[in-house]
Amino acid sequence: MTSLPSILGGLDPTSDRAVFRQIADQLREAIDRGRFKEGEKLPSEAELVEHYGVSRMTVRNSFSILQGEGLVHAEHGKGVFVRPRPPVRRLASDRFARRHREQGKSAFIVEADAAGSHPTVDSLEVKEEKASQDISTRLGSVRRVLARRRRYLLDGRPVEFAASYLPLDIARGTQIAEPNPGPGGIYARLEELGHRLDHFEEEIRARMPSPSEVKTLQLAAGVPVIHLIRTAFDAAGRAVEVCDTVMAADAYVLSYQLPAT
Amino acid sequence: MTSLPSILGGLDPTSDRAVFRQIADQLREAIDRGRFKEGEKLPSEAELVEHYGVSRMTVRNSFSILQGEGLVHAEHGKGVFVRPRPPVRRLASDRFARRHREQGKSAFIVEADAAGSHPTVDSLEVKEEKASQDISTRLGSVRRVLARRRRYLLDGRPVEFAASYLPLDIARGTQIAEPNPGPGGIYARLEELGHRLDHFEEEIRARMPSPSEVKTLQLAAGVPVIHLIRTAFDAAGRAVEVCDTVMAADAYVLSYQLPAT
DNA sequence: CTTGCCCACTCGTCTATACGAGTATGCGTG
DNA sequence: CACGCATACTCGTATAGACGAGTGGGCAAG
Repeated sequence: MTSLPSILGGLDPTSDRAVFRQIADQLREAIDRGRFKEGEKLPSEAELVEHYGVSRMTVRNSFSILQGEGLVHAEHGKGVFVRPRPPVRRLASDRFARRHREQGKSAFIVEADAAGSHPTVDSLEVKEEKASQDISTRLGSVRRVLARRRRYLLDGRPVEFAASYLPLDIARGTQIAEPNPGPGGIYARLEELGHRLDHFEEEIRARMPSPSEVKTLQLAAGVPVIHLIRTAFDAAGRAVEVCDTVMAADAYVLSYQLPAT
Repeated sequence: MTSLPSILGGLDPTSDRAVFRQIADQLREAIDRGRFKEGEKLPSEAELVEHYGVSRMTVRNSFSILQGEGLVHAEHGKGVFVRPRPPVRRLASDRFARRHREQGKSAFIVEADAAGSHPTVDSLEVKEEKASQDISTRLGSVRRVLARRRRYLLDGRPVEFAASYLPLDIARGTQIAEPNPGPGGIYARLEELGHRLDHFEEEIRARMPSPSEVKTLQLAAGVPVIHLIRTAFDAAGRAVEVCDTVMAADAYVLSYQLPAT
């Protein structure tokens, strides 16, 4: 094993940079340079206390900086580890193309199978409810909606939580109101019901998760979420669905193709 | 002034939730309910120490949670404040349409003026350099590129840092290599040079900022960045430009329109 | 050999204290 | 009245110590 001093250097007492920041800097640089690899354990708090000659709180302070940056994560009783970058899921802008609606399985399942990971969907909830102000506005002043909520997992890890909202006059009593909407998903059903889809609008934000999002997505410290709100419009120009999606940002890359008209 | 106990309640010693988390929860809830409004000062550390009967470090710990969530920010010598949500800039998917290239001013300037904010561009740098591995791949194995870097500010606040990379055989010696690329920007120049633009590809990620990004974008704690990589393709199918953009996530909403082909 | 316990090591939580540095306010001096 | 300084209040940094709780390995008993 390589000794600590050979990796981590010492402190600069003349610097006006706070000690805990200097320590965080050195650890960050060591990680960036690959001296500590993904999933590898960093020196324990006690070892760093020893190495730098500082108090334990100062070391913990350094770790908390790196946690906030999403670089490391602590495991109680085990140690602090370099956070591995999980495999990312790419969402292409043609993911709602009709040709992808042929198969019986949902886009999420098909795509994950192809990538060799094990996909799951849980927390299914389908019910009628009062529309929030925002959803109501997007759907054109509807009062109540059909809400479909579900959580997506890859290899057991939750990566996305999505809620779809549809006007009752469209969805009530149809297969869309069933837990399993059938092959091609609700978009296929909407088209069968005469709502030929014309285009989608997507709004994308990024922010830190709320405590409840941390819980349902089992997010590590320092992982933001991507908040995507998609509205589907039919050929008549009517908004027929709003899908509100919160994704673990470290699990996704969104990809769009834009014409240069 | 409303007294603290009427806003903040007490601790539950029987709960297994850590004290500093309970305090953070109460503060978060008070903020969510609007008991503390945007920009308003929270009770000082000393006041909370008094109110809860805990040590100062415990209170600071609570504040650090809320900071990580991007809910509050501390100002040395002043206090801890509810972080105001800055006005957001919406980026529509038609922002590169030819019709927007008519005017002399850049898209950023025009749009910000229209929104009533004061736009600035600084840190201009235009130079030839070695292409990074990633840029080289995206541009089709070029070794050296023309790099154009600039930082965008709204009302003095930095919101975006962008770097454009172009193959030398296209850009060298043209107005694209000048600090001011002229009306319509480099896309207008590219088309004049015979590279009629066909489409763009955009890749979007969200993550916590690196320390250098915190510096150049003057990011508050708990603010992620949106990392957007756009590649422009001409009618011949060649990648003629890659633009690497890092945006303060709290200042942007991206918006895309997708056909439902 | 297997089981179970103990112990060493890890991070988590919390207290108490000290000093430094930035900010604002009011008061006294000129 | 204007200026400057003292002062009180704010958060920032750091120390030293205590106890709790999760993990894993070694050792002893069965």
